[in-house]
Amino acid sequence: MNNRTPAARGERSRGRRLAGDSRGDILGAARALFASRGYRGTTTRAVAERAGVDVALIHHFFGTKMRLFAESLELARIAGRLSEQLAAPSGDVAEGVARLYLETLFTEHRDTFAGLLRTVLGSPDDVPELRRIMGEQIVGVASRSLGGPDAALRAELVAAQMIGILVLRHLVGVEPIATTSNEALVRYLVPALRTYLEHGEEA
Amino acid sequence: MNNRTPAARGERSRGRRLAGDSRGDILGAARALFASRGYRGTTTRAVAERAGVDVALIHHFFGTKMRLFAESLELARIAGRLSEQLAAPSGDVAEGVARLYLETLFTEHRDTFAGLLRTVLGSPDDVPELRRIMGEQIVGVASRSLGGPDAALRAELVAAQMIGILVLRHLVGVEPIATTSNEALVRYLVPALRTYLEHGEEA
DNA sequence: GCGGTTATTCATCAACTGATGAAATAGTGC
DNA sequence: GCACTATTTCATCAGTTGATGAATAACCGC
Repeated sequence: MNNRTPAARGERSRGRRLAGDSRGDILGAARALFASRGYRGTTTRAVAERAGVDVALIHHFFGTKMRLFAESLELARIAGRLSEQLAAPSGDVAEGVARLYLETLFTEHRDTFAGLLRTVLGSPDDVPELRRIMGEQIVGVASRSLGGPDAALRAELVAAQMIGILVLRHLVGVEPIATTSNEALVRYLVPALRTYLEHGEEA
Repeated sequence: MNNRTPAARGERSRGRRLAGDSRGDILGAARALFASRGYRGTTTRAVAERAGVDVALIHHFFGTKMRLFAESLELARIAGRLSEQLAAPSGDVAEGVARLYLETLFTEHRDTFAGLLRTVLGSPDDVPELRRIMGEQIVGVASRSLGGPDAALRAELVAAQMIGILVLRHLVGVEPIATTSNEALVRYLVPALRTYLEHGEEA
């Protein structure tokens, strides 16, 4: 009764398994956990368990926890999406920026941003270069579509407004902003963002 | 040559020391480390070393790391200061709120807020009640001085703007906002905050 | 159907972490 | 100057964490 292979007997055993995307499963589990617990709060064992895989497999594919984190961010994909959105000429700049953050960055790529923020804020010493990434990727988004005096500062005020919303709405979960629709938020945001974005055109 | 006391010989030894405020030193070290590394990123050993004290002394005074964290926040002192500031009738509400955050919360109590934010974002499971504290203390500050429709939401948009500034300016350290003066920030902030604060009085 | 490559698990390590109990020392009341 | 108490260090523990090396199993070219 022991002549069949371990896999055929349904046991959990060593060796190659059939047709599973373990590497992808690990990346997905890592993304979710880094997003909800940050870098330090996420253990490789938790990632492995969520992915239904042994811990050692993580190191087999990614080497270190840090490289797993870096790969789970997919910043390249995000950067591409952003420049794409910014290239298209929009009617109202303030509304365009607000929707860019709310409807793209904070939904489709929410895990990436949450993980990045939680990690940068939670363990600054481990990842010194993440500050630079954050400055360029997140803040740079608004900066590029802006002119006039103090352009960088005004862009950062816009980014600060949106990052604060990300924190309160998605990371901390404070009511009522956590359950307010994007439409309602845009309505309130546009006049405020406009004071930053149009400041340079007065004089 | 061994007849004097260990302390008299300048050695590091057990037993009570003269006239030092070890408890206060521990609290100060904890506040600084929690602010710069968050709850999880701060080890009791690091606190002890910074305070020039053995690890066991921390547990002698505070029991657990969590209670040390809670005590290091001094939220009571902050809450008192806030209601005090809010009670005084100010001319321009928007400017008053901006200055309240920039000149009081983000300077005098920066370590407390940084530690709170870093901890809430970095290790959400460890401190479930901190979300509530944050909602009440930080966001509530602006909320109380507000009326009209969507008062809570508008207050949170103000808080979001200021929290985003705290993150970019003090926690991540992005330029140029990190080295911009409070005066310059207030100049840009007032018109934007006004759109939130005065929204309720139109209709 | 054989040999090499890749995927997967198991067993284990060394470092670190929060925490505890006991011992030693100095100040305090009397 | 003696008992008492508060402060301080030392030695140590048990649990967790990231990481490694060897063993095993399935797939691929041929």
